[in-house]
Amino acid sequence: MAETATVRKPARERILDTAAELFYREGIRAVGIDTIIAKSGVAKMSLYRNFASKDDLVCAYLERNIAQHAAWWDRVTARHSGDPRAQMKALFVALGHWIDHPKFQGCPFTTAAAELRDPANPAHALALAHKRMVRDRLRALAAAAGADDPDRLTGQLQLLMEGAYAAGRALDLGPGNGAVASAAAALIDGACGGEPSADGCPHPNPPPLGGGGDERLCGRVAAVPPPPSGGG
Amino acid sequence: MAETATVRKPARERILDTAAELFYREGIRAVGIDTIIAKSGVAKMSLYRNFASKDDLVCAYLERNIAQHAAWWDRVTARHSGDPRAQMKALFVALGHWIDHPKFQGCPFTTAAAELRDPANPAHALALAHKRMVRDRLRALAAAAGADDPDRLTGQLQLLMEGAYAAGRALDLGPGNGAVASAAAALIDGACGGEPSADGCPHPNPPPLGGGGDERLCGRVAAVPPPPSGGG
DNA sequence: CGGTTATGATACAGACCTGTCTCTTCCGCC
DNA sequence: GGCGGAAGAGACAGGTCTGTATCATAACCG
Repeated sequence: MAETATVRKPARERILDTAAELFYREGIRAVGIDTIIAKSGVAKMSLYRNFASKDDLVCAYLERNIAQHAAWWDRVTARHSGDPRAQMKALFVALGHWIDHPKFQGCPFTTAAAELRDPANPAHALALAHKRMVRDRLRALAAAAGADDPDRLTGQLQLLMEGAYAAGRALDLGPGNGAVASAAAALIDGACGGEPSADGCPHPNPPPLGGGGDERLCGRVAAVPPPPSGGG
Repeated sequence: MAETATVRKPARERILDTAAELFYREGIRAVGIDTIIAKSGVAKMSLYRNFASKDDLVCAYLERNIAQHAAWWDRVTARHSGDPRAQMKALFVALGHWIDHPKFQGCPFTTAAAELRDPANPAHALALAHKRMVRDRLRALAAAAGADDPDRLTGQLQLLMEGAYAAGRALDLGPGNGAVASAAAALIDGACGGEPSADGCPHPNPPPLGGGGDERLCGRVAAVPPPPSGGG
């Protein structure tokens, strides 16, 4: 009755795919184990044989998203290597596109930390660690771009980034992406002095994306940063 | 056996005070009815005689916060009446102070919308309506300040505002408030042209604040925007 | 073909949470 | 002093959730 058309993925992968999509779309606390096993067509014991607990599954979900986010970051910055200022701008242009994506539901890490509020929760710790990593990478770019006060620019940009995540989900700021990219550009150019550099969206050769996502955006790369649903 | 020292507040108030503090500090879904009645020293039936359901209590909590937020906004802008540019800046200076407050736990509305994700939930609708109201008030200021593109500045500033809420809780951006106020000032001055106006923290006469909060900040007003815990 | 391993199906225990019911107690007020 | 309404205390029902146990079944491999 199921779809065993091609090759059936191992249970662990199916579980993680389903959990990722549901956790992201509907929230971690709102999605129960029973829903995950029903949607992934897996027995409950298969889940508990692969993951020690729901917390463990949540951590696996976040860890996979961390890897995907890092890959996205590298992909976006790779096309401006040697130009940290353009790299920063490109990140925010891509971020602006991502928050306009119909499936966008906020930052999975921010959401996870908000839902699993206990600081002792390993998922909470994971989310915070990821935010710190992003911050460090941003600061490295800010310093390399010659900002007057790299720490301040870093703080401002991360504020903007978190705001984009939060606002993109809850609010409906009309020209959303415009606001993100333009605000970032203004702050970056203001802090780095000199005339504005490239705007970060110069449409170079479009690298292909693994899974099948709707690729609109700049026409180049699927700007889905940490594609939090299993899709791809 | 309890503390009937002065005058015992009516049950409804005690419930709402306790619920507000717990909901804000620990999260709405994480705090059960039993915890609220235990901490407020109230019988369960007293709660359900005053509030139809937990959802109803959550709505009351949010509605009270909306009123407190509006009062805070008026208080901050009142001291720069006639100067919308300074009013905007003052709001972000105060916001920067608020997110540095030790009890700060993020925006109660953003948190509520994230925890109660069902769009049909009345609390979710309340939170979104509040965000729209804030946006309208911001846009009015942006237009009055003569911004090139008021809509764009509004979007940028609300992004920054949401970012401050999100980042202030999850991240620990070192000079947090500095980042908020300085980013806002940069965007506002950039959009409104001309030389920067007052920086929004000119220490006029400090209006008294109702409840007893720790008043540090600029030395003037308790910048606690929507004091979400019952305290204020 | 036989056996090992991974997986499916399902029932169940224990915890927690919301909301209701009943009974008692206390306080104000006439 | 007595009465009535509001509030405290606690049991209880019904639901949901996580995690465990049991048994049947399908794939895989020598």
